[in-house]
Amino acid sequence: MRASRFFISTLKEAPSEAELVSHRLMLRAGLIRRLAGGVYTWMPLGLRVVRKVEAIVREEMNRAGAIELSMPVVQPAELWQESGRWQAYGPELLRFRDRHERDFVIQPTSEEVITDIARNELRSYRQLPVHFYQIQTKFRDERRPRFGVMRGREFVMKDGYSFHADEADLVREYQNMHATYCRIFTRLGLRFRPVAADTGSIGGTGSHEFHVLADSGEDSIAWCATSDYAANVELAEAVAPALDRPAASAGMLRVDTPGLTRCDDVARHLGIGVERMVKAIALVATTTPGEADSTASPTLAPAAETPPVLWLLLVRGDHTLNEIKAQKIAGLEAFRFASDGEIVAALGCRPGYIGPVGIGNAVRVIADRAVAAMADFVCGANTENAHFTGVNWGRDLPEPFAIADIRNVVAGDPSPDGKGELLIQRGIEVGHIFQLRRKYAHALKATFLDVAGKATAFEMGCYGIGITRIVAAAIEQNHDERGILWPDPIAPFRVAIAGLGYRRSEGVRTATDALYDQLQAAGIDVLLDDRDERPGVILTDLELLGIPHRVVIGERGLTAGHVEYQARNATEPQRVPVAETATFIRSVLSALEPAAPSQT
RNA sequence: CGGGGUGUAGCGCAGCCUGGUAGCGCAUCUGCUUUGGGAGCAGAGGGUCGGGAGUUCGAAUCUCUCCACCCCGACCA
Repeated sequence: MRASRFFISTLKEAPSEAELVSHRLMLRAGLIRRLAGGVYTWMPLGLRVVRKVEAIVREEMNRAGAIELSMPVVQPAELWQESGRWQAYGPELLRFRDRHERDFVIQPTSEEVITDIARNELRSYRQLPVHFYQIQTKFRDERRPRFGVMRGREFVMKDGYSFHADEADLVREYQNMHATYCRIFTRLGLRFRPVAADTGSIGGTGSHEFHVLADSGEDSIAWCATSDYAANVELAEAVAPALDRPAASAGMLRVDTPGLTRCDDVARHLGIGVERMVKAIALVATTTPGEADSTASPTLAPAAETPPVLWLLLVRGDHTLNEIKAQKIAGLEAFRFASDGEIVAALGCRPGYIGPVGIGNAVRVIADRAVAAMADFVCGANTENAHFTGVNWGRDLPEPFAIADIRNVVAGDPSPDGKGELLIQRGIEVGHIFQLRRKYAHALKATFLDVAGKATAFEMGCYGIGITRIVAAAIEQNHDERGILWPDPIAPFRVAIAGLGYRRSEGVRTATDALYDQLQAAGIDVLLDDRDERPGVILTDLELLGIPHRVVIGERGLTAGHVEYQARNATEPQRVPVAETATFIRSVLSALEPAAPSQT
């Protein structure tokens, strides 16, 4: 491609709306342009990257035995009503009406449509297993789109759905996909980690996420260096302390803590470690039993027990509440943080000094496992500017209503598999695989005839890869102060030739054109920068664009018989004799080719 | 959706507090010079100051309102 016939539009300064480095670089390099919140145009250069990511994903999915199809972006509401997601999905699902007043959605995923295909097309166990996938535009009306295409509302996803006669075969395909995803992200040139994950709103059982490792990632992952344990922090279990609760050794004492509302401050004031503190988080349940299930009969007698007005969740001063885990406590499936007014009403004290001592039955106390094993701890006294020290379970307050794992793991916690300690790392979720089981098959009555001729619901798996997010994640992981450093496999062009003075010097033009033709003939994806720009502009642009390999051809070098080659990630250029340039480039590139994946 | 912030030329910003001619840098166009690291000089074009309403002789500036966007929290590829 000649730059003069392509479209390169770089910016010296990034628009002020962009915060994240990948977002800024994508705007500066002219990969994307914003049209509306979370909605972006893929400019020619950016689209080339998207297409390369797609091609690798497609190749590996096909190799793994999946079959590509394409489902509509616009889908009728009826299917979504049938699955229950029309009600369950919430405002993230973009809905609209056509001219006939019929309801439609823009697909955020396609379980309904694929299950509809399956129930119409797959009649016999002899047709199973089958795995369909598509690479398609999705729309999710995110509460807060941000970071450019990293969390856009419109994005491109590879979504695959597999159908099986039984669970064992589903698990086989799940493992096949786990291996396939590892191959894909390896081929993309990304540093990544697969982790066990929460199944979230999609439901089902087994689930893994694939994270690109980057400090700017929105997720935290916990992993163990001495075993293969890795999980999203949302899910990672904080194991119960090894030691039993020690005996009380101090009496409970009220101490003045004027103005000290944070655990750190109180601990410092008392001269103790923050791990001796207990902090209380006040929650209010927003659904009462029965209310969550709209089909429940309104004539049922009210629950025997009146629900608590307030829940007090206790975690150690150096720990944080895990809200996903809290949601798993019976009665707290839907909660919100209590307002200051509700806290004062229930405890007679503003937040900052609240604690579990001396509270009524209307407040339900849930202790984290670590808190339940503490003795002589410090907590709020439910009186402003005061805390209790030397607090002990059973003596100073009743045992908690329940003990549960409700905190986030921290670095240094024991690994749940008992084989070492946990480390914490940030990641960007770029892939997710689920064992859906029969959720959609049941909802949509999708069955096949098994060996015995009996109608049986499909076992399903689903598998997603965020194509457009990968582009941003790759930049997040590979950039420097000058711009992007694309991994070779997804660079918009692999090689750039900078003909310095291309428009003025016939010698440069001849040498540059010759090399360009040779590389093109060798099937190399090459960009010839023949723009009528000064050398500085061309060189800085090419660095911003992140083309992995660059050949600079100038009159000065030609006179001496050489050109310069420099890898984008190298600090120094190297001289190459003019006549050997094409051969040299070919050998550099072939040395970087990964070994062809085995045809298994 | 709650909290905070920003909207002035394609991009980055000043002007607003204290009302009175809409400015700067980059980019763009023309000419000349320059040409291995974002050139110099000379000239030119480009604005409903986010929209609307109000106060005022007069509003980018003050008031109200709506909108858009960004950042922080609950969701997800």
